[in-house]
Amino acid sequence: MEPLQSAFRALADPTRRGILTLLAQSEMTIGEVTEAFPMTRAAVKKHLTILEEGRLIEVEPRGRERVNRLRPGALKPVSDWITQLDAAWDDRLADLKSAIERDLQ
Amino acid sequence: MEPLQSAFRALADPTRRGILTLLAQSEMTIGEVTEAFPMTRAAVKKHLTILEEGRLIEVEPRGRERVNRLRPGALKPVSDWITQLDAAWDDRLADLKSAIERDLQ
DNA sequence: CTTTTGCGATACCTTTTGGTATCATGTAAA
DNA sequence: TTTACATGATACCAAAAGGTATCGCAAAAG
Repeated sequence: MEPLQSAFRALADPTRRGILTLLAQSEMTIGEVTEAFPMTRAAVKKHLTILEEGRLIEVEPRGRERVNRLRPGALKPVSDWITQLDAAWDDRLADLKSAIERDLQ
Repeated sequence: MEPLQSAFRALADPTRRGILTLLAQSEMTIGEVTEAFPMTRAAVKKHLTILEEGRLIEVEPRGRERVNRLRPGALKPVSDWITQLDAAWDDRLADLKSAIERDLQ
């Protein structure tokens, strides 16, 4: 999937945002993440897969465990998109403003 | 729905992000928005409703038309959430760094 | 070696999502 | 007033999402 889309998709679910908040405190195994949510390990695993597809986290196999970790700079594309939209919006407001000033003369 | 959730949900669909990009250029009626996408007016209207629920746009009835417009500051809660996550992540990295430096002594 | 434990994968179910088609309604225009 | 037209609303459909239960496997512990 398109990178930006998979990132936005990953962020759309409250459980997944909760997982990201958790992982911001400390890297964790799937089992540890599961303890923080009222659902089965299989469900949490699915969320982690979607977060991985969105390149928001990375997973490091460690023996029979798998450690999940926030990816540095993972949210950059998302915040860039937002910034760009804001900028376009501001530009338009500025255009409106100058057009009005021109009309007033 | 929770405001942050409805905003993230609204952003999760590529068509809706496309609509936001469109509206950043100019406010538009539903019919005008529809011309830009390969789907029916009813489908576009649903997307606009979800964008409105996410408080990302506002709608002003004008005669028999309805003008859709980007809401100023609409994306603030979203970018704030991202900023906060980034900050928590940076803090943790800083903690790790100082812990390592302490261990080396 | 045997047992436990942490995980992956799959089948299955229900709800939500994204779309269409269709009809009703209010406003503008002739 | 009659006719057009932009929109609202609803019923309906297929696919995706979010969840459970269950099986199998490999690594760690005994």
